[in-house]
Amino acid sequence: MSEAAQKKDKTKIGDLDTLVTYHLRRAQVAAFGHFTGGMKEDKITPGQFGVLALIVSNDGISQSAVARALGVERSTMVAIIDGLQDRGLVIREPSKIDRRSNALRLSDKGRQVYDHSLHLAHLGDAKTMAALSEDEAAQLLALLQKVNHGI
Amino acid sequence: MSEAAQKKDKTKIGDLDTLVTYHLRRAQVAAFGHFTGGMKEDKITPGQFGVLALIVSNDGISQSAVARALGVERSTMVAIIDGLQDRGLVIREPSKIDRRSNALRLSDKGRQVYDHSLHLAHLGDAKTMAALSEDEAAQLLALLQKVNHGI
DNA sequence: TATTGTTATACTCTATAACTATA
DNA sequence: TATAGTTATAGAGTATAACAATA
Repeated sequence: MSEAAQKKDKTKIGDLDTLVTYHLRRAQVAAFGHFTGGMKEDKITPGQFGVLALIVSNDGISQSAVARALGVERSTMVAIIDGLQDRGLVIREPSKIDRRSNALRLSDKGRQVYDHSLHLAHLGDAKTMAALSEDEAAQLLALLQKVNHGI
Repeated sequence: MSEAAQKKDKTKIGDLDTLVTYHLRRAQVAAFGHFTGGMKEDKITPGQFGVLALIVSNDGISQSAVARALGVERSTMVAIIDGLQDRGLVIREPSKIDRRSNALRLSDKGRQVYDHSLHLAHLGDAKTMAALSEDEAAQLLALLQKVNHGI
């Protein structure tokens, strides 16, 4: 999608306006744009942020568990962790209880980057919901949580 | 993402639960899954459905206008329209007012497929919002419309 | 037998750049 | 000069299939 979005077109979106799926997609693309656009020196992608957040809340988590929680294949996780490790944000330690798996944790730098990114992420959320009042923003979050907690 | 989503993990999502961006992404992936999974013989993707919907509501629209409305590059539209044309759903006619552009319209079959797909899309929406009451579903749609109308 | 991490490979979606024919 | 459609090409992001090590 990117920046080339629509301008003051007289184009009618018609039935799309009645579909939650369409609006979810639109809003999600905008939200990722705000997230990415708000990143300063650290340049964390939404996908990388998800990984960092899971490690923060589940110290020593395995790559497979992160993959399951994010709904991606564990083979896909390898390159993502590689990138975060190469940047010195994530550390792969051999698990003490299962010699097949890596115990993931954040370096001090990784923790700093995460905390900063979380702040920027909330700023991005605010941009995404700029058209909403505070109450409406809280309602939207609550409704989406309800939608997702069943998944 | 696909089907490999999370199970009854004890993994905590932590800060992610406070981010609308995360929940939008999660819900959108689920919604696309419901859309795609609900497709029977016609096998329309969410992206193709968007194109069909725009042509329905803007007869004779150009490829570039569709691309702008969906926020993709016009080079990207070529293959999408090619696919729909090869399946006999969309017709490229030379525009009568601008010899550079194609006027797009749906064949009768394209219209049938669209109408059916719209029905299936609404069923997919219902699955996505299965955890919500009717009132809540209406609220969610209204809030997302408000978010997107500013974009 | 099942799972973890890994590699090799391929597929989908999308963008950029350049071209032509128009406007 | 700018725009519409097209092509060639490349880059993300992701999946599948197979393998060795371990459970």
